[in-house]
Amino acid sequence: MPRVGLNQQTVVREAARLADEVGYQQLTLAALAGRLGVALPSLYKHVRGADALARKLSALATAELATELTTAAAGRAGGDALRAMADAYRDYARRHPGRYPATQQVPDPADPEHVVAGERAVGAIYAVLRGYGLTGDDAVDATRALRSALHGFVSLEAAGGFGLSREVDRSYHRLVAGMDLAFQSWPRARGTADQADQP
Amino acid sequence: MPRVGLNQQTVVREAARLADEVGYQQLTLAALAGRLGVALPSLYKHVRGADALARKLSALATAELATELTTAAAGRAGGDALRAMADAYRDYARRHPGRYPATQQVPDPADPEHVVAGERAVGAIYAVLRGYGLTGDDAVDATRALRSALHGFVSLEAAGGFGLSREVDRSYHRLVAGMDLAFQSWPRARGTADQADQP
DNA sequence: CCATAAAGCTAATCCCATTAGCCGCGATCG
DNA sequence: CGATCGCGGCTAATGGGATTAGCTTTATGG
Repeated sequence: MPRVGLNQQTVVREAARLADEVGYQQLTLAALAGRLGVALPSLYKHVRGADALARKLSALATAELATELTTAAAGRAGGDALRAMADAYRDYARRHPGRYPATQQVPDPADPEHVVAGERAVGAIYAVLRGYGLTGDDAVDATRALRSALHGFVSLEAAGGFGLSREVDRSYHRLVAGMDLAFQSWPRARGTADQADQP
Repeated sequence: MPRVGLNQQTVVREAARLADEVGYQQLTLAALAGRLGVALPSLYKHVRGADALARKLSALATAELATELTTAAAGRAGGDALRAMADAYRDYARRHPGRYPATQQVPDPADPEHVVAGERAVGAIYAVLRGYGLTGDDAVDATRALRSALHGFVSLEAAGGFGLSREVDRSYHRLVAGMDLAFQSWPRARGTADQADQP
């Protein structure tokens, strides 16, 4: 039969597009194969299975998100950087409702690209917080706090947890303003975070 | 054959126990039926299907969480109430790793108990924030912010997103302290939230 | 004691994931 | 130019879960 000419790249990229259209939970090898004009088992020539595809998708989405966060923060500092990054974060989640959930999967240690993408994403947040004078354990805690706030808001919003109100933008900006304030007065406690600690 | 004597209550309760043991994603009608000593299709006499079971489980878990939040906040105010409630929230999520994800499903409008449970949970948070002098739109925004922070942290923790570090407690307490500070200085902006607005 | 509703069952169907094994296209090498 | 061989596609088969249909049996209440 005519060769379609797939490779892992094209398969994973199409998976990302499909996930954004039908939702992360509805991303299925069967649907993906149909989309690519190929029989389901043919996908196994490019990905090891559904789990592996999910991990590859996670690596892709995490890399994209990391890039957007880094770009948003570039050339800014303090509250400016925080707001720009927060907007970029929510923006990505809304533009890519299927990819975003994939970014929450913990990076696969066996996939260097995945690991690097995760480090870049966390690193982007970490860098912004250095702008508040936070380092070491303080920065680790602050990074976790910021990730929590942004991820929590964005995932509640995606789940429809905020009802139909149109005032969600305002709520988000106030949350970010609250985090900004918190980071300004973040308790300066201890010195060095263990290098092994994942923020 | 000997009747087992199931009803919707027992089925949903066993589903909750099973979810906590094997994880929300691994909760399956097949596994549940096995656990109850019954053939899979027999479950359809008590629940309409997998989706309906998930909604009933959500109602159960949301009600439990609402009760624990309310209890934690009882007799406290301001930062005390906030810290107690935050601890109760995380505690619930850690004691019930399978039920907790169910609480994030938006309440089924057709199930009054589910709706009430959701209102109680949000109401508990809302009440604590009134202790900061927040009302109307301000309280709506603050409620969304607090839910985001708590849910975000707890779900990242459950996903293993914080690595293996043992210092997660400290990070959580600092996040809560940051929210406390933010609520103390929360911008007092507008008056009344639309009654229809879901925080 | 019987009628009936409810609670179980088996069987059948459908969808998805996975594995095994076949086949032809096409790039490469002699 | 033609033979080869690896790779990318295929079909078929298996197994697990959800759902529906329809049968049987148990309790229970009149």
